Amino acid sequence: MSETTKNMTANQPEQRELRYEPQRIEEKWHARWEADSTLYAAEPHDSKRKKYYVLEMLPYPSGALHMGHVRNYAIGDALARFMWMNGCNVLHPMGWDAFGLPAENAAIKNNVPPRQWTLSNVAHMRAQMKRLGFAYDWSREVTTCLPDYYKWNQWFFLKLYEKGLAYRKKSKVNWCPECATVLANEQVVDGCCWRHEETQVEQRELEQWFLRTTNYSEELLAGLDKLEGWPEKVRTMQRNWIGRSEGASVDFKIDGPIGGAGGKITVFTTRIDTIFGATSIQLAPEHPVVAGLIGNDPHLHSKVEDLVREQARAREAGDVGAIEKHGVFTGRYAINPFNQEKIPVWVANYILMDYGTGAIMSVPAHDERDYEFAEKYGLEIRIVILPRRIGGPLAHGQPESPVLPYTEKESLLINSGEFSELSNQEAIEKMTAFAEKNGFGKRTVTYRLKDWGISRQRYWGTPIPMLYCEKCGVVAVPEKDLPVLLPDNVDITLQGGSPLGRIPEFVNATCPRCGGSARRETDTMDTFVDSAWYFYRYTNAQLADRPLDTATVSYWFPIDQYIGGVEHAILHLIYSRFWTKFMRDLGLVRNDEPALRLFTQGMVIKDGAKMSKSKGNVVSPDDMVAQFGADSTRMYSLFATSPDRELDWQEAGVEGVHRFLGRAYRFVMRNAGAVHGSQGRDGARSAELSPKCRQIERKLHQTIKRVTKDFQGRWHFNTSVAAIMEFVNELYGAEDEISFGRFPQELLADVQRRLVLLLAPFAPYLAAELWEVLGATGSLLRHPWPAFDPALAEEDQITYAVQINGKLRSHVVLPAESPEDLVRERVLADEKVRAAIDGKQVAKVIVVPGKLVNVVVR
RNA sequence: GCCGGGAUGGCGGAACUGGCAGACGCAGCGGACUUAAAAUCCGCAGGGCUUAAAAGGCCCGUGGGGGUUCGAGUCCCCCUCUCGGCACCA
Repeated sequence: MSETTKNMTANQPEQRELRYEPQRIEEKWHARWEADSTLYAAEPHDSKRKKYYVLEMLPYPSGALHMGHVRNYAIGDALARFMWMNGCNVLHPMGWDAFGLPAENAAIKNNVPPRQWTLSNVAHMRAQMKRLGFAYDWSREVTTCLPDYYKWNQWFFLKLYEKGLAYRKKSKVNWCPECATVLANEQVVDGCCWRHEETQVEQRELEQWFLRTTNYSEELLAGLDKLEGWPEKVRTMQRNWIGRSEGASVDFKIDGPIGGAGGKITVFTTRIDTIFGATSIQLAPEHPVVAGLIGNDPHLHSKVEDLVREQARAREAGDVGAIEKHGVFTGRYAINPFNQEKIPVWVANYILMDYGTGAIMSVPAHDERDYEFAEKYGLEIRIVILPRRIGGPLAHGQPESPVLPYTEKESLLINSGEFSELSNQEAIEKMTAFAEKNGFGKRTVTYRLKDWGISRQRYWGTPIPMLYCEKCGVVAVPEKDLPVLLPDNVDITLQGGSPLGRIPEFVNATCPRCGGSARRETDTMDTFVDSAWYFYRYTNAQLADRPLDTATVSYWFPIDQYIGGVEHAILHLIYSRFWTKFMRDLGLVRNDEPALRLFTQGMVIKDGAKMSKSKGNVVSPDDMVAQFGADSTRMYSLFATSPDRELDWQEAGVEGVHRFLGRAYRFVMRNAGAVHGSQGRDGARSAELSPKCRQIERKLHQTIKRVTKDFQGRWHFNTSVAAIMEFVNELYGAEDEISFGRFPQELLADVQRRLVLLLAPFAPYLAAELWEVLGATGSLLRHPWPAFDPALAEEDQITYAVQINGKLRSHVVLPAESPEDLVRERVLADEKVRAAIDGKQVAKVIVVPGKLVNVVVR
């Protein structure tokens, strides 16, 4: 037992002093930071510091923070603090995604106005964040439900409208009965609402406002290749969502007259090389040409209607792929322009109106779906493609048939007129050119991405700034009349369409063009509009006459590091990329992409399941802070696993981190005196140190090296924290050395200062407290990150692991600089090694410098 | 069906370009301190066999099976389970 321990336990008051009490420390600093407005402020144009913009996705103010938030912000805050300490001018803001349906639900349930409910949640959650000690620049706070923010949503909408990028159309839309509103395609998950996972989405026909995201399809796709700092997973998800498909559209003339216009059916195909194998045309049930084709036949009419209904039902069930394929023959024929062949025209339930042209050429031999359909109805299956290995030159008579359907592209054409014997690639080229030259087809690129429907039949959102005048039609609200204020005192129910429509003072307006009476648009915008550009507003949150200042934005953008959940991979992260491109085209910003690097942290789970109220496994951050303190709560969320992985919350683990912080605290409290006696000289001369002290010094430099590398590279903060723990353990091992005065004061002072600096990004409260204990002044955020000396981090002795035939048999300790020959000699001289190779022949000795020796014997 | 993660002690997880598997933490066990407890401090600890016991020694061990290599948790091939995402996209 050490002297210090003896003294400590004998002396009661001192013991109390050495107790780590996070509540006392954290409340003290919490109060100081609240008053210290300069502490976190980022100066916009500090030429001496390099800018760094670190951003966490802004939360919805649902009422209280959950552990997922804490984890997300703990990662961002550690990085922000690290970047400050590395000399950067850091922008680290926070805000509130404050519009949305839960506020309306709360209004109905508790009879509280949405504004009040939302703003009180904001106040509570802001207080929680401050208590957790996140270093946000609160002077830039953005709350999207306030007019000084949503005014600019309306302003952007007018710009989009001006440029033809916002338009109104009647269309089939996804309707969530629970939300009583329309949802965008991105917000439908497995046929259900993204908010109500149990509620099936219905299809309704409504007049809606759309934004032309598809104008940027190609750029949104191409840009992904350059986003190397984004997770491959997210890039893949976006690529699939955009769904670019290269092919050709080909016109098939309809044989004989049809009712109305047309006379042809245009199909889209990616496999024009198989067109000689087309044995029917398949139309989507809602294809406009169908009505003309089937004429007045009541039987066919009802059949087609059945197909329409079936598709709608399947879409609502979210299981479009699972329904059994079937269809109906229209009795009509179309002509294949390549061989003038007459083929039957069918209507089928597996053809979607909203993809491609809503019509396909059916090639049963070379498409799985067409094959299934043709088998069922006995349609002709004609092979026009052979695998290359079977194919070859066709000189040796008829080759064997491939297994059908044969869909591979490594192939060769047969039975295709002048195109026979071409490779699949050549055929696609030549046949497309042939179609273009003869005017019945062209190269076509199709995307799965649709325009973004933003109308919502809800109250708590940004009013769409449009008017409907009896004389002038659709009229935009003039810019000078913005914002169109969202009225208070609205009776909210989930029935009867937009709540705003029931407020005459809101609805009735004057047409700005003719002065006559007009009706206001009563739908509000999708809340994803709010989050599509909020991070630009942070750069100048109070700007009154413009949404943003281009010069300021150009300084800060693109965001250096964006951090959030992967669940936004295709919603928010596509919308905000679209918005950035639109803003760039307006000349407002100069960057093409909002964020250079994206990090998606893993979920927080407990007992193997996602934390949720229904499962009763929710852990409240407030409880954790009350029990163990903010530092322990935050640090545990970084220590439990690496940030990209799922985190299994274990309360005992938080306690463990709390114990560790207590150890660090007590060490500094006991030894801070050394700092005051050392005259502030950093470091001691290594050569004069005792082995134990040299070991501490070495460990110090190794620890700084490891933590620094983790920040710069993989972000495995769990190993950073483990390294700091190891270091503190090492310090405890030297307590006798210290208490007997064998530990140089300079080194002891240096060790403590650097330990506190290492803790600063992870446990900011404790770091601030100990920094003060050590007699230092000024914010840790402005203090340089500790450097390490690679030479001092080097080991001077190395324990070589010795293997015989790959099995560990011994250890040999040698000086670090030992040449290979010496290592070999000493290893072979080792007693255990000699015993193990006794009587056998040494075939080979492999020396891995600094690590291991493997002796191969026979 | 397609794409992408993951599987390591009782638990969370380490092991960076192939080189001592299990760092660090939790739970556990033992000890010190205490009238006692808490707190704290120190130590032990993958499984098995050998041994009176300990030291020591040996064998097995990173989801399963094969392979490459002096050497594989790590690389290659096949398979199982699991978690995400997409899915009649022509």
